[in-house]
Amino acid sequence: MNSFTEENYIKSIYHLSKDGNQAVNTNSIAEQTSTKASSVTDMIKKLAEKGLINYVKYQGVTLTPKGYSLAVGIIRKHRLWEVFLVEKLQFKWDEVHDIAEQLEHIKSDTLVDRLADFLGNPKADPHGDLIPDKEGKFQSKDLIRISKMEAGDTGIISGVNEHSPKFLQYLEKSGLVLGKKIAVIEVIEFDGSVILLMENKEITISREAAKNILILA
Amino acid sequence: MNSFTEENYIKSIYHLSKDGNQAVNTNSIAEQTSTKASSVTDMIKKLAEKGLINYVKYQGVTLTPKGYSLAVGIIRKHRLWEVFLVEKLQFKWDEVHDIAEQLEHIKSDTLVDRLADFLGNPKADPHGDLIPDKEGKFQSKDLIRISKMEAGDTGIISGVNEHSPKFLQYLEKSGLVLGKKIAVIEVIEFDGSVILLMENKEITISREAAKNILILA
DNA sequence: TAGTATTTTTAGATTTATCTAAAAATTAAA
DNA sequence: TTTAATTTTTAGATAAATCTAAAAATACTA
Ligand SMILES: [Mn+2]
Ligand SMILES: [Mn+2]
Ligand SMILES: [Mn+2]
Ligand SMILES: [Mn+2]
Repeated sequence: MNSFTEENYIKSIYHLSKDGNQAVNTNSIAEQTSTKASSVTDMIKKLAEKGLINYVKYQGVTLTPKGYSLAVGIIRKHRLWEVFLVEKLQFKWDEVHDIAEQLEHIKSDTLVDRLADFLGNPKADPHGDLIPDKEGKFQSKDLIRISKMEAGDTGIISGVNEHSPKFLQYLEKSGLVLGKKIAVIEVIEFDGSVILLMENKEITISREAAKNILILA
Repeated sequence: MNSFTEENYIKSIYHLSKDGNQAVNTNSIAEQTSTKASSVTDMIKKLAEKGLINYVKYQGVTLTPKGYSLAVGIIRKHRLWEVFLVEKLQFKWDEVHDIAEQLEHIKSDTLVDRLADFLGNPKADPHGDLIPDKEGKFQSKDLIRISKMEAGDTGIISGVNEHSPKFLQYLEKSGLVLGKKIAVIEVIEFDGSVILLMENKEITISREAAKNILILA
């Protein structure tokens, strides 16, 4: 049985390794988990001992298959609970993350399966993040940032790259929510801000915002 | 912020004190929490420090108003989650307790309120145990054990006093589930077993079982 | 009421997850 | 290719929750 702490480290390592690919260094784990590098060294020794990560001193860590499937399982639970909170309990998309951080550690395989069924086996959470299936497979989508689009390009808002309540509330207020169709009218050369057309209205967003909104072409 | 451990001690004290009335002694807390008396002494000092219990050395403990409302809040969550699991996720009544033991520690007042609304503000959980409202008030019912009934008495099965999966599965198999109307035909003097009439069928249960089934007259 | 049994508390250790400060290894720069 | 900067690991401490063994207090009994 893994502690919440261990699970949070594994999840951090997963996210930092860009979904399980590259090696992750000690300092970045420390930052992600709000701990110190020395604490991380202690913990990664323990996780390596448990067979969840590959660890060579000074070389950073990678997830083993066992660690990877643990991470994906936690992420599945996190995202399913977020769907539950939004779809069934009327939470807003900017309110669900902290509660899901708690719920993701509830242990019961049956519960996860039943919850997924209850929700209609959703493929994405309220932020457009993909929900892996029971076997840990993601049904990958090809999303691009608005900041990579050019005048004339069109698409549908399908995800975000930044999950802070502040940003999500801003999008909500501006009507830039998942499912909306947008077209890029112009990219301002000076500062990279982008003028969009959405529902026959022009909306200007900063380059920073444009980098964090994901579009399905 | 209270740890899961602290919450479990408070809940144990609540249950052992018969819903918050009498004083609870160290050994019984140790038994309930599967720890040793010495561990309990340490923990109750801490809980007293936090203002959750009244503690005088060698005199046992009682809940303060603050401790009482913490306990009731946890019990509310536990029972609401049990309703959720049975009503929405098709769990059986003998399968939900352990999962609810985890879910009862999730911290979010909004979540509890929304969950209660979502479930239609149920007054009782799948075992007939009362669910306190937001203010911690129980809508008390007057239930009696079948073992206290006499030949000729009738009523509706409305709760259980024993929550082990074994017992719940036995009731399920025998059809002795919540809402069923029963009549006592005879109480066997020899061993206290009880012959019931339910849906025109006779069912004999042991005195032990009769003590653990609760009836609304 | 004195003596015994039971319950509770204290004393001292252990495990987990964390920290600070210092040492060691790696990486970058001169 | 030395030297300096950065990163990582080790050493030693601390706080939380637990334990065993022993001491102290309370309760029971003859
Ligand atoms: Mn989230
Ligand atoms: Mn999300
Ligand atoms: Mn229960
Ligand atoms: Mn119950």
